Amino acid sequence: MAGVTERTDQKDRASDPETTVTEGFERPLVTVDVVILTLRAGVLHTLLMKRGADPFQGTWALIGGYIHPQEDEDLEAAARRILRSKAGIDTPYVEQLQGFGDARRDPRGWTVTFAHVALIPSDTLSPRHGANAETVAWWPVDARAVAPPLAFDHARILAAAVTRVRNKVEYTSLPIHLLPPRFTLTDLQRVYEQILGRPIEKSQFRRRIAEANFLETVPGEFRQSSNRPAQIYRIKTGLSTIFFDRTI
Amino acid sequence: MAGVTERTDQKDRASDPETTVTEGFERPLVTVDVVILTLRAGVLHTLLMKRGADPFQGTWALIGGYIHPQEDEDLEAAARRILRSKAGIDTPYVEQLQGFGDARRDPRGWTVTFAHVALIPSDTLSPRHGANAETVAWWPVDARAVAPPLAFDHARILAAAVTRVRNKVEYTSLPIHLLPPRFTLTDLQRVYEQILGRPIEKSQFRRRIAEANFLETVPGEFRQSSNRPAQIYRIKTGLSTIFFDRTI
DNA sequence: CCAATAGTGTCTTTCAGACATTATAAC
DNA sequence: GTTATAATGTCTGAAAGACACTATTGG
Repeated sequence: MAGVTERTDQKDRASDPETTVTEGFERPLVTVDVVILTLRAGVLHTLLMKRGADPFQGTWALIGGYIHPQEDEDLEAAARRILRSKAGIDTPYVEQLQGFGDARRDPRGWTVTFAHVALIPSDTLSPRHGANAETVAWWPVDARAVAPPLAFDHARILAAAVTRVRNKVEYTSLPIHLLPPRFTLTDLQRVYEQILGRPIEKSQFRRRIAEANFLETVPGEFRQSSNRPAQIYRIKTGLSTIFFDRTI
Repeated sequence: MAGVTERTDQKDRASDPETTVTEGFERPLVTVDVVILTLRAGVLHTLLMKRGADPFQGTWALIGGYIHPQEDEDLEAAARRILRSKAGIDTPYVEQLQGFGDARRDPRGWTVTFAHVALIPSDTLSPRHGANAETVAWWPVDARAVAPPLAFDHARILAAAVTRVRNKVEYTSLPIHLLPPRFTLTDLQRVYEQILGRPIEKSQFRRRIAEANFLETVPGEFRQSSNRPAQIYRIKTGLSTIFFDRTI
């Protein structure tokens, strides 16, 4: 609740005196974390940052930070600012994943985080970052696990993010955010197949995409190679992620 | 992120000095809100509480409260404790809805809340509550809107909760949490129809429920009336909400 | 018998899945 | 011509939707 009544507040404190002082935390510490996902060479990767101080110094962790009340419009804006300042990533697709909060995830006490998922196009260059270039790196995400051990409960958050994306790809147009603005239908099918981990029959895939009606051809534009050129498509203006009637 | 590095923390504050002090909030205030939903006489209802102090004194609001770090295991436990202490509701189905946080939802400044949804059986009596009985009441939720104006951004949170439940009912067994432990298939079908707002064909409905395989008969138990008795069902032990392959 | 609701069976249409065929480029 | 991929067409079996029919109680 945004602002409990003063009366209720006092009642809470009166009936639960042990909560007035909690080793360093009268109220939980709030952070915003972002699981950044992209496809690199057909494999899902996530961007991690090596921690420079305790706890978990030297351990890889998700990109995250604090809310800046004067600067951030809302939670999503905070996530976008953190992405920009700590990973040099601008204007990706961002959605809120889930809140995580308990007494054990941070050794220093009760903390809460608003976990987000960001998807960036697969052809995006390695993100620019300021002084700490060698502390940020892409890591492959194979079969819901990531190579290095992660700080805090970040392995759990990452797993939740990958599960969310895998599930959502089954019945939405989410993968368009992993592609550049212009792409072929075969490009799009590859992305679906790579994330779902199974082949999709071509004519069926195209039927679904046509029914969903969220793409349009770029007239006269084709991708050239040593075979029949492929029509270039783009997302219809004004449309975001589309939910299908059925699974893909 | 659960605990940013000390170094990064200092860097944040150094590079953004205006965030060190914010009218009363160095860090955002954290609360937990719960949208309690049930069916009463076939209509979705939500439990609201009248605020006793400013801001929004006298305005209806969702049930909510603060996290008690010494008492609460995690966010869901905090939501359950708040349900118990403020609405007298025990052991309902609770799931996290979404985080809400921005500078405008509370006139006093930047706040964040972890909104939850709780479903309670339709035959549950009016919840017991301590001294403030007349400040808690059930309100019908018709067509995604609730009768009274709500405090803060609670109308938005309530709308998100109802949308979530309506969507999820399409492809899950969520409505079982709105029924007592033992019920007939017709009871269950009525709940689906009431939440979805459309009739479902009986034999199709029963096919889906049978395929989903999450119910079992209570042998020998039937509901008696002046027609053919109806078999009583219960949820198979160990099963929670089931996801269907297709929509209901 | 009738009324009312529980529960099952059948038919038709629709659509997913599999596969075949045609199209268009480079060489 | 061959090779490679794009794009579309066709067939079949399974399942969804509509509807009819049977079952079992009370009165």
